[in-house]
Amino acid sequence: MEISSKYDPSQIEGKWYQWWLDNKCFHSEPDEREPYTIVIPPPNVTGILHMGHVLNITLNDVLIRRARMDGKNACWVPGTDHASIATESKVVAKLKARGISKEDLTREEFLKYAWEWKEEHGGIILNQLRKLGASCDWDRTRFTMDPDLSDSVIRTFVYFYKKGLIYRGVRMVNWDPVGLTAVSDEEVIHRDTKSHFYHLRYYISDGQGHPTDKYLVIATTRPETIMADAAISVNPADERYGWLKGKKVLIPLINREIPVIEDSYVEMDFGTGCLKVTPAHDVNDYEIGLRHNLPVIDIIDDHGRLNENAVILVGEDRLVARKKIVKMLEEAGNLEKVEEYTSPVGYSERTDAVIEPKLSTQWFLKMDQLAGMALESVESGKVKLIPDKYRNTYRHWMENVRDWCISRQLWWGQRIPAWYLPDGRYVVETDENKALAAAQAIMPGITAGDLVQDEDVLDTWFSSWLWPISVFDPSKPGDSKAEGNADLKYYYPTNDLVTGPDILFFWVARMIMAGDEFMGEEPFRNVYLTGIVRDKLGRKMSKTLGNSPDPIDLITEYGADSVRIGMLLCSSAGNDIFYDVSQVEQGRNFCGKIWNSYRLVSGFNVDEALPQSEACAAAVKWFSNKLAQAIETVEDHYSKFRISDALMTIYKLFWDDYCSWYLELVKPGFGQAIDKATFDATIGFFEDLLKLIHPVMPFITEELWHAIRPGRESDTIMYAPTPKAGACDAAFIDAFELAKETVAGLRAVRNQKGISPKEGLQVKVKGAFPAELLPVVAKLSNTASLEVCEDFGEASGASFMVRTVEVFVALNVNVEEEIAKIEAQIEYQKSFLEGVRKKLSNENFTAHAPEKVVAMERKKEQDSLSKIESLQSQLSALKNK
RNA sequence: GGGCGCAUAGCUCAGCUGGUUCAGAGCACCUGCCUUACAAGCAGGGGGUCGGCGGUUCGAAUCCGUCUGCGCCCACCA
Repeated sequence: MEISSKYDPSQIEGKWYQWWLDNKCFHSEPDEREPYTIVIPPPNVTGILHMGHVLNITLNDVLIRRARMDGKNACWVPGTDHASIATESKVVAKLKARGISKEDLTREEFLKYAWEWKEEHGGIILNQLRKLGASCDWDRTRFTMDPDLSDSVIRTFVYFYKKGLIYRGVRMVNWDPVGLTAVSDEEVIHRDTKSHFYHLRYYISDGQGHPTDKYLVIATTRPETIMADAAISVNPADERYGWLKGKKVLIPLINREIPVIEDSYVEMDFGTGCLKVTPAHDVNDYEIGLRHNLPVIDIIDDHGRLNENAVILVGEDRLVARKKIVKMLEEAGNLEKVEEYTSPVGYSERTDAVIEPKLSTQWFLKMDQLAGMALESVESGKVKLIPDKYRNTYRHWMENVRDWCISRQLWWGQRIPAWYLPDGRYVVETDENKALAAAQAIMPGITAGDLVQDEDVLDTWFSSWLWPISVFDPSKPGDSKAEGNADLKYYYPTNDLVTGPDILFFWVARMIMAGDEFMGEEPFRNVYLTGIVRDKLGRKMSKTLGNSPDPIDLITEYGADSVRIGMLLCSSAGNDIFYDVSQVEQGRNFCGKIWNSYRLVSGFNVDEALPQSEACAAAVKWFSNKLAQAIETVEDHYSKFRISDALMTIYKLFWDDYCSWYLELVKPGFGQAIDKATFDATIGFFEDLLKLIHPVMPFITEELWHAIRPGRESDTIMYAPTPKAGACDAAFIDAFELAKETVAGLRAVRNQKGISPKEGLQVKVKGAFPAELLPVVAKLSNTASLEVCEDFGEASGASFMVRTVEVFVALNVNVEEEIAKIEAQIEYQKSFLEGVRKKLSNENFTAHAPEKVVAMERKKEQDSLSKIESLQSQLSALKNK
């Protein structure tokens, strides 16, 4: 049957994925084998595949497939994350498009829509992972809001509450006035934003609430918050403002009297040295307010509009109010001047709204104790970060961690299990019945109807930090008495985690905390941190820029194998990946190369009676050594998570060594047959190569593994044992390099002298050339006669030097030309020798350099001397003619 | 502003404890080939004072200092 020279993945990839599914190839159950476990970094349930996933998932898949072929019980648990903010905002947007506002819905109605959306879109990304070839154990697919996983989250909350680590506190949070939720510091993006620096006059009060003619000037970027001012602060060391001590000033426009206080926080040389203190709307001001017992006047509502406390401009959006108040201040004569000013402003990562610092009551989890444990886990090396440059960053974060604000003003997520009594006290229990019982204990006679559950839900990470535990046994987290089921005991801790450095703290560190707390053991041994996928210009892939290709389109065009190896060949750990289509093209080319080498091998005619030629025997010997050597290198790279290096080693082994050298050597001439021994070896090598390639290119390798040897219908390369490195004869490999160089030299002679490749050469070799490899050189260079001799004799021809070997090609050559060439070579050798001798005559060198290095120099000297000698005798032979 | 890291070929990166695996790989580029597996290919080839400047050393891409440029994290001077 004719096999097309073009490889067509569309005929192959889907077929094999289905076959693997049908034959339960991905499924794992505890048994006596050693487990190798990975939990997927759960993608957002409503997300769609992007290039970052491709990188991450492929790396995960390479690791799990390798482990599986190594005979481990490999288990890769897939799943999705409910991603409270991201999903909720998508649902809100979708409802809005249908003319429905979230505010018009009850919590239950909204959640019904949200679940519908989840059911509709939740499977998309998982299906996309299958197209990529992800060998997840789909029977174990989990979702962070599965009922039992949600239970474990609630139980965990109660656990930490009862342990005294969860508390309710008033805190300045980052308020997203569009998303109507508090967002964590990490979800705020600071961008330099052009604004203005308004210099405002605050008149000194006469004590009766009337302005005097004296005033001070403050500089602010937020004039709309003056109505919330609680004081003016100056630095106590600032001599300019000594006279202000004990004075009161009047807030412009509303004439409210506020004190002048002194606080060293104020920088004397910034602005005017006077700071308006607005505790309700600025984090630092809040801290100052605490120190000086200042009132907190909150003038901005949840939507970012001024409220009644503002007295003026009530109901205006804060940004609109800013413009209006500037005009009012100007008219009132309080605006001294306006400067252009660029300052960092916080924006919501999710909604891009300007973040409003806002005081609110939130739930917090104390971090110091947990962070201490998690720091120790990494410092001690129990968890290894790859690359380990992230250890510094990790330490810095853990040592400066702040308490974790775990409440979110959303509906999509696990609702906080706190119930309020009518008097404001509250109880924290896992369910309403227990809450009622607890409430009755402190307020007898209370009924279920009197209790009101907290409206907020928990931060998404508060569920995903349990992931490596809860996917196996959701009953474990938060229950110190729970034994843990068989799965948990077998699979926990997992082995490796592959994820992006951007969630090192959000997720990785917190998983370590949860693991330490609930299991007494870290959830994984190695954390491989990938880079961020960027475009060719170094920009982050983003929807708005439109610079992110759809991975599914790429897979359709090039095939998953090409996309996988294309991404991985150039991705070293921790380095960002600059994605370009050419990488995937390289992957496609590699597929083509593999495919065509199969076409060649499958077309061999075997002649059982044919004896193995010397050249073939040498080729087989060489490649088996080369293979052993490469396998060892590959294992070393993998063990250090140098995935791209491992793949490049395999790539070159296949392309350069197997195809360009080995197959060229053993392939029979047109119409001729191959001997049995060489053929068997060739197929065997091919299989080993397929197995090495399989973890990164699962589809084409599965196809060819079946094609190359019939009778494997019920089997899969997925479980074929990884080839192990055998003994490797490095000296032979080195000798073969000599043969390669000789072949290259002979080709060069042909080019130079214009000799057709079909015309046989007469070649003599002088020096330590292994006789075993003469047939190799002869075959590859079409040499009619090749012998090792002591002396080149009288014949004229071209010669060249290959390391320790001199090669002489019998030709009719221009003697003059040849003489000139040899003389030039002698000149070069002489100057080289001079350099070496200069080095050797340096006593400092011979005294300080290691013996090995000195010996090397001496050898250079000797080699050079003998080369010169040989060249000179050649020269005189030529001259005698 | 504080901390961490990076700078090697046009691009992406290797280069471990200073010295023969030290100037490398892949891609891109140039030249010649539609040679019987493969033009998505084959055979050749060019290309880097290892960011600048100092220092240590017999010897520095490698160690130290410094400058310049870049990246990330933390904090956000109103």
